[in-house]
Amino acid sequence: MKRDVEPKRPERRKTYHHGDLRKVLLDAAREEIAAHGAQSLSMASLARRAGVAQSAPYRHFTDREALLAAVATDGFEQFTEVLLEAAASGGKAHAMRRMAIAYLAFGEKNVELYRLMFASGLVPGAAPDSLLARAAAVSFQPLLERVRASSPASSLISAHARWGQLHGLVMLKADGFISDSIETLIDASDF
Amino acid sequence: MKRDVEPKRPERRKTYHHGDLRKVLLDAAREEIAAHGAQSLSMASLARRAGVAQSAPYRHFTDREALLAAVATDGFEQFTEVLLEAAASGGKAHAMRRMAIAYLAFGEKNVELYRLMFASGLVPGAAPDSLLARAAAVSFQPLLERVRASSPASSLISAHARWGQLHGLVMLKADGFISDSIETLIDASDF
DNA sequence: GCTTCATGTGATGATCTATAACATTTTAAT
DNA sequence: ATTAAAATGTTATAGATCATCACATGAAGC
Repeated sequence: MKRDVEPKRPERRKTYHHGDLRKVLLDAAREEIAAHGAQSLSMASLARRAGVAQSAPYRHFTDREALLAAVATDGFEQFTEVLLEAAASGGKAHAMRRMAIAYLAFGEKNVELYRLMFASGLVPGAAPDSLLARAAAVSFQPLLERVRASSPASSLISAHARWGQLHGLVMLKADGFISDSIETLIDASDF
Repeated sequence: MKRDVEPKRPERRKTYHHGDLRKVLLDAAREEIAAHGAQSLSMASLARRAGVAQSAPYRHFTDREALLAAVATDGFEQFTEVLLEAAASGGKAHAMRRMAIAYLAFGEKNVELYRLMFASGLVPGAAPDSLLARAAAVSFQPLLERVRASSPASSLISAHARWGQLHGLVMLKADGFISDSIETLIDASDF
């Protein structure tokens, strides 16, 4: 509800067509989300920020939700990479711990993006074969692999439990309920 | 964004004053939130539903946010009760497990309310001595007590870790990422 | 070149939040 | 009781938002 200063509309374009509006919109959206959360993102302000008419963004995203989905999808891809890299960056013995740390770190660095990805209802509402749904599903694989490696029995449910731990810690921190450091939390959570 | 059928405005009041608008609004809000989530709640529709002018609710809640805070506060109170009762309803040996089950069950039964309480940013944004902030803080006590009873050392951080586990599971279920039963999850999470 | 498709523009309608000025009760003080 | 003040509702209104239409312009392909 707080209306921050709106950056002056960039000087009038010379060309009628913008050139790369879609990308510009996505970038602006990512910034705005990181800064103030997805809730405060409006199509109108994005349009102003890009210096186009309010209706222009709808040429690239059918919906406000579609735009958010695009950002979230991208987020899941980044997230997957981070997890994979953490798992691969050392001996197998501590792979899980490294992944856990990477998970929490990602959450901490990208609070609002993470919230959009996991707590906005976007994924459950998306079509099962949408880019978003797939990217989200893929994100879960690294964790599942790790759990499988150490306890093949009931690995799925164990992975869910692990996931729950990490997710809960990220969200509690994100929402200001706890403020312990990542290391502390990981140690107390027995990873 | 889907506009459900709006219930016909109740027949015109005989009295100028409504009688108990505040309570009616809160009840309607609770219903609407349970059914469609806090995001879709509008002051305007609440007013229509209660058969009063759009501006009337603002006599009882300064803000949309204030109304949500009231609902959330109430939620925390219910939640505290549920946890306390679970802890007290049997031997100390399994108190934690019972509490964990009660926690997840509450989350499952009150998905949207829980989301409002914990993942709406309401609490971290609230004044530290507000009703909401206090109710939220109190909610955490039962869990902390239990953890203290079993491991006095670093009990706070352990409690946070426990809390994270439960919170994560509730949210992952709420957001459709996992669908395991409560019992299964509890077992896999070693409570 | 000319046609067609993609992408921007302006205008518009339906909602919402929130506030202001005014109306009607209720309450509390004398 | 009388009356002034406090509560609580109403109407009207100012901004904003989302989303859609019809129309304009530019780019790409034939």
